[in-house]
Amino acid sequence: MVKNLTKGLKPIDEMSDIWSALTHEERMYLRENTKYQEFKKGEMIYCEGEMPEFLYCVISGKIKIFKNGIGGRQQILRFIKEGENFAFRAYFAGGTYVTSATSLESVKAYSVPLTVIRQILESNNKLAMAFIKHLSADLGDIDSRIVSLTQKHIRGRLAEALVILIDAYGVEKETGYLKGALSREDLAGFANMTASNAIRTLAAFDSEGLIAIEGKKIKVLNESQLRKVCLLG
Amino acid sequence: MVKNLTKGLKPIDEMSDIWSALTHEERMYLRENTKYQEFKKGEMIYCEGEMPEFLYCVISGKIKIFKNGIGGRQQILRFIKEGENFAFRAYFAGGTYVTSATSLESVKAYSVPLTVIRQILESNNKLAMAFIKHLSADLGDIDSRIVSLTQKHIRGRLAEALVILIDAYGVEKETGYLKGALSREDLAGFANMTASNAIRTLAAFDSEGLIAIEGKKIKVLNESQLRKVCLLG
DNA sequence: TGAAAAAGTTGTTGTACAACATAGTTATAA
DNA sequence: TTATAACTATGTTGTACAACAACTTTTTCA
Repeated sequence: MVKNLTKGLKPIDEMSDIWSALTHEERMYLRENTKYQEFKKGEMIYCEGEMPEFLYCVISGKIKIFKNGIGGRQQILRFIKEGENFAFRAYFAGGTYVTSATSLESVKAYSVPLTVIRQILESNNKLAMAFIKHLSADLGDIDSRIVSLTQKHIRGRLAEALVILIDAYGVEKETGYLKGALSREDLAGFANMTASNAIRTLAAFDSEGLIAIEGKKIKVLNESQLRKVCLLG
Repeated sequence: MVKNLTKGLKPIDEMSDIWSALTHEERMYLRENTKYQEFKKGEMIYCEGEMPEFLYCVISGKIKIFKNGIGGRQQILRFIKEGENFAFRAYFAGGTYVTSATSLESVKAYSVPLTVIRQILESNNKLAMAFIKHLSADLGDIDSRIVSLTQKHIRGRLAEALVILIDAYGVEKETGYLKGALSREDLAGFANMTASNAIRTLAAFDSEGLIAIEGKKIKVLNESQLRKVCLLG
């Protein structure tokens, strides 16, 4: 669904610090080429194997980046949240997408043709440096995650997943509820385990007083202990 | 060991296509700030937790980039070969190294202060675009590997490791020997398994006629079947 | 509002692989 | 040349986790 009614929304160049390097002309050029889009919950934004065409900037809502593995088992690689840009990596690598992206909830986003991004990037060195920084950070993150996903035991993996979600989305101040509420399936897909084991291990964390499970909502009770479990399993 | 005798060696800017974007002045500036270095087999080049200072360019020899995991188990993330640059990611991400690098054999390399690389990068947009491309490709590779390492069975993981080594280093034309000869330990560290299981599974591949084991050397007999095992396990 | 689908929960069973042990074999160096 | 260490090889045992099943609760939407 592509709309042009973007009244009341911040323009794309104010969504993220990464655009702060842009000149006035570049900002206008970026805005002119930006389209507003909405995605329903669970809608596919891009798909493994497709040619990349657009960079997306999330206005609201959460997105999962994942790969479909063996026997339909999904591995979630990272989450994208408000203000973040995504879907551009494959374009710069010169290939098709190796991952897919779907919305975890109703999403509002801007899309910009990657040819436009490339043009601006080629004329604005500071933006290029910012992209280098962003890609470098992502690469370091994923290098670290590989060891966790392959070597940590199930408790350590789930605790790490929860800690990452706490750091990324935070907890509601009053209630202590984790803001990024995922399905057990998605939590399992992120922590490399089956949904059954995610449920079982969450129940264990609950009985140990690390968290409190209230339906889909998770209340963080003992974050420091959770971080210990993350390290020690 | 830092030397200045670089006679008979290509200058750094001719080692890799990435520097083709450089002007004559930039090339000279790069060369002036480049030091020649040698590493013995098994020597540490950089270490997890250190502040990044230098970009390295490999003149000859192979290097492994790895993380020390649980119980001393190493996960090898990628290999660096002749002509490739490495050790710069952490600098651009603005943090310390999250990985370590050691030489797998005797290595000759150039080192350049990362401040110098940054200067050139900030003045040469084409180089910045080339770095973006390089980082984007690495990120795509590692995203794909995550699913293999977490979901494939042991045969599939080992076959994939061998296929990656074939693609990266090739096989000797005459003999069919795999050029990148790793220890069983390193092969296991790359394919996420114990050395015992790497040995066992190599022996199985041997008895199935996919490869021939001759001491440390591996002869590739049936590459297409090896690629099938890589997909199907 | 009520039926169907999706998500969550819990228990059981089977197996892939780590951990460990032991021994043979090949490099390294004194 | 021999001693010591590092690497390679193979068998045994234990266990962490996937796979599956059956059942309950919540959500969706007609």
